[in-house]
Amino acid sequence: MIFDFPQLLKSLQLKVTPQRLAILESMSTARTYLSPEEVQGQVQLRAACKVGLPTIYRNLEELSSQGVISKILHPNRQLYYYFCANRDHHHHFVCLVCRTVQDIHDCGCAALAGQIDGQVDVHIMQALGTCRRCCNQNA
Amino acid sequence: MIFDFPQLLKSLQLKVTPQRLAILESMSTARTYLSPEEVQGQVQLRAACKVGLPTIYRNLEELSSQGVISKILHPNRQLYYYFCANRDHHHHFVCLVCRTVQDIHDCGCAALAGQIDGQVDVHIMQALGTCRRCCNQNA
DNA sequence: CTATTAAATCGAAATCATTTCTATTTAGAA
DNA sequence: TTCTAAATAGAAATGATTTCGATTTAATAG
Repeated sequence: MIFDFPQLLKSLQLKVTPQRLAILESMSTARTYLSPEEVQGQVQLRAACKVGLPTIYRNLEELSSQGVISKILHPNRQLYYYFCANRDHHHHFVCLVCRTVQDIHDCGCAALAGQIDGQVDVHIMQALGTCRRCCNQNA
Repeated sequence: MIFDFPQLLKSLQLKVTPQRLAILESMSTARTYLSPEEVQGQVQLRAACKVGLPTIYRNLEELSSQGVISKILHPNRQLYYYFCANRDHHHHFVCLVCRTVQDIHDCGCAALAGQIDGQVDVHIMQALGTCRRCCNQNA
């Protein structure tokens, strides 16, 4: 899949800067979720320009709040980010060994509304564990 | 409901200290989720002894990992804790306005296993929003 | 193509929740 | 009562994340 990142940024009313493009490209080719520092590392590799950590943080947060990338809540409390081409509502299963991500399509959230006396604005749902490949390698 | 906290602590192989009892009592009477600092505040009120923040953190984490209290992942990234008498597997809806908590009994996690190519060790699920009372007050 | 300006970036410094460290105290077993 | 491992206190450190002010730059208009 090819993404037109300049176009994407414009549609989000964000300026098309080399830093942003490098971040998006790094995210979109990563096969695992990445910490902001790791994103910086990837960006350095592919961009001539240097990108400071605050810029990385700012953009990851911006892109995440716009729904372009997703946040992973790791048990170690650090934030990780993952670029997911799937634009529908869904959640993730993350392998804590190899960091790969699988989509969860049916999160059962439809059942939520009926159980709650109030209005649900967000729901966080995430499964953590070990993917089959990593399970087998340990055995 | 009355809890025998000394007994509970013994069953967890933890020493029965005044600090722990004060933390458990504060948590069990709170009607909302509390930050560690707030727990400290509550504890000061009811305990003669002073309790340092590191002690609060250590015990909240210990009790949480033993399943006695639950952790709330707030969007502001701070950790909050909540004492929940319900010992069964369940999740929480938290009102971001008044901080009250409602149990979610059916999280739909049964559907998870089938969708994932691997082994799910933990699943985090949490609904955030506004409870009915707070919805009405805004209107 | 140049001028303009709001947005974005940089690097250094600050923030602040959380954790670590060390000395001291204490609960609970012998 | 004595002993010992566990727990606590308080101070200090940690480290991910944010803020700040100065500088640069993308994008628009002339």
